[in-house]
Amino acid sequence: MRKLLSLGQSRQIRPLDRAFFNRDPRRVARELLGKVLVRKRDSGQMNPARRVARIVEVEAYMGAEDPAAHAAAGNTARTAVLFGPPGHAYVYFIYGNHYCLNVSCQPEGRAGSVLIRALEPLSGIEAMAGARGIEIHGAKDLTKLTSGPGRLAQAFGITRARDNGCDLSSGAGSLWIGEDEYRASGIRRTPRIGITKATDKALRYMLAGNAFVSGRKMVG
DNA sequence: TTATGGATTAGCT
DNA sequence: GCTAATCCATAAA
Repeated sequence: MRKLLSLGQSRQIRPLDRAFFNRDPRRVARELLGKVLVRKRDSGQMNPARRVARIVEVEAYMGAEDPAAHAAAGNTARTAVLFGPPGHAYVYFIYGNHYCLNVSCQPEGRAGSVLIRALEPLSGIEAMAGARGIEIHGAKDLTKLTSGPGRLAQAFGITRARDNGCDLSSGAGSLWIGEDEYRASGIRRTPRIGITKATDKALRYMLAGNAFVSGRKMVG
């Protein structure tokens, strides 16, 4: 049986600064692989432990020139965060059931974002399972926690009401993105998943061979 | 005011 | 592999 926690434990985590996100979404997407998403200890939860998981799959979405991007509809109440300052959470509700998490990129006034599609849990696994409403009976069940954009949002308690528009840089908020000693390798690109427009563009980025990548994986 | 469709998931065949 | 579930934001009227 292959080891699932291939990306190791996370030690000290330092927040990414706003400048990290103030770039082309394709660059931000690639560099987000291997970084970690952190949900601070939440005393309101049944299991309040801090949740940490490594980013293993993302997709880049551009501005008006990308017909698959929500930003292509223009700056509306829904998409305002995409046009705001970089490093902020764009959370949307989809298919009547699921929330998805993006990070805004580019300077204020220019749209662009990165969709977080899959994570590898590092700590707070019981809290994630509790938020998902499932039980973990073995290593094989771990992928049910954070493999897929809707699943990871639920595992981290991410909702539009709670997190849309919040700052993910600086580490000041409840939800933030940071880095530790890990350095990503084996990055692959494929077309994006689940969209009907601009399906030819290879804007999905993943860590090759990682068991937590959603949908079709790529072998290392 | 109403109609439409979607950056998904779980469960079943 | 196939499909129902489910509801918000948008656009049309």
